Amino acid sequence: MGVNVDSGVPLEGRREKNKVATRAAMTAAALRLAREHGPGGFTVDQLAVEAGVSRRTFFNYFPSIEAAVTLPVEEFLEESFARLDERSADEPIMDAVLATLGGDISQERLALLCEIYQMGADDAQLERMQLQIWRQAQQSLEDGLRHRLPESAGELTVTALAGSLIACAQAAMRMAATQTPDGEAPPPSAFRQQLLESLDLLRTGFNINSKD
Amino acid sequence: MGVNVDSGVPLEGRREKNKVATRAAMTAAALRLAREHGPGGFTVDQLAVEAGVSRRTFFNYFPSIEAAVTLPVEEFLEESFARLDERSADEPIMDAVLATLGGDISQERLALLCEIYQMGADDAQLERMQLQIWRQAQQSLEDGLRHRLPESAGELTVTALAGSLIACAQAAMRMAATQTPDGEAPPPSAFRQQLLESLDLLRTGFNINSKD
DNA sequence: GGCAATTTTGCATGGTGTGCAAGTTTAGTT
DNA sequence: AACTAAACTTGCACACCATGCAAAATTGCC
Repeated sequence: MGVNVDSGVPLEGRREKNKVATRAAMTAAALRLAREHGPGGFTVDQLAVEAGVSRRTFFNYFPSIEAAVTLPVEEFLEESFARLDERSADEPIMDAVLATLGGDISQERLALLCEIYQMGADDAQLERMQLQIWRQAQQSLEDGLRHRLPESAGELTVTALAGSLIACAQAAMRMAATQTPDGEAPPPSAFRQQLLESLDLLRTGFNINSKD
Repeated sequence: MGVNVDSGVPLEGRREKNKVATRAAMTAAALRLAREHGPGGFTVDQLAVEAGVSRRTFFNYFPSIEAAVTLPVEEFLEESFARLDERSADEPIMDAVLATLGGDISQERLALLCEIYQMGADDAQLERMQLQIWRQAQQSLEDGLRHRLPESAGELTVTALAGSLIACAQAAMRMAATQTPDGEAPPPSAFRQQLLESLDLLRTGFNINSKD
């Protein structure tokens, strides 16, 4: 009856695959149009034509153009933090974050994430969308942290730490993105390096004590 | 000819005051409706009627309902970080942030900020709007940090530190908000205390070394 | 091949956000 | 007080967004 777009459960094999493909096609079309006309420089009708579906079908999959454009970001963060749950709770948090967010990522994929990140500068809606996605990631991280921190850690600690970790990840992503004016792809190792650096800063309280 | 809504410069006295009052009336109306029908539970037309202006005039002041609702948040953060610029660059950053964000704030105003923060849970657009406002605050903080950090500090340090500081402030705000289920107003001293705590956590690298 | 569930699509509808031009108010001038 | 120029408000038009609904097309399965 309804369009079971977000079942989350990959139980069904055939139809599920089609939907994933359709969704990917829409995102691809959205990115193509965003590159050509700028984010916010095209309408849903154009996007629907480009993706080869009806306008109505697009809205069955996404509530807005921005949601289509940012799908890769959402997927990346969700995958990353899903991997974090699979890790030992004994492992230091920062190591775990470094391993999951900074883990295997193709140069192609990183370049895409940077490109989308950069587009946020040209379109407020797109920027807000991405902020919300990172916020969801923080939420997921907070849930994970509650199992990893000692009992003595209160809700404030969980929230502040999760927020700071996300801030470091965003900082690393931003660095990677700004080092990518256009076309040029930053090596994943560079992103990983920035992430490591920012986490080290966080670990040491940003060297507040060392007066230079 | 054009409607000079956001001149930023308070040079003019008479007209400027009227505009501020009009804007405040719209925000008040928006908050009233949000309280009664929930955020996202009313239209711009209703808001315009409630504020006693035409629909078109509303859009002269705000680009969306969410922007009207979140005006107090925007003002609070802008005021706070403006005060930060007036402080000595020698002062430790965290002290400065604590003094400006945690500085004089009436219980009434804090309660309002908490209320708006809470509304974000019921409305995605409103949540995104607030995230963007905090993002602007981070931007402003980054600009301030460049003058305060030693030369050796790179862009990554600036971004990661600013993001972490903002994350701590958000954590404190969230704690204050969740301790305010409804109606009950949290004392500003509690918010200040949470802010102090979270900044201490940040300063010490979240006690990563103490295994408890 | 046929059937049931799922998905796509068109249509209608109510809401958003902005350009434009005409009207109204306001501050300052004589 | 009357005048004027600038600033503000308003109505209207218009393109676009987002969703409910029901018919039509597709798909998976026996």
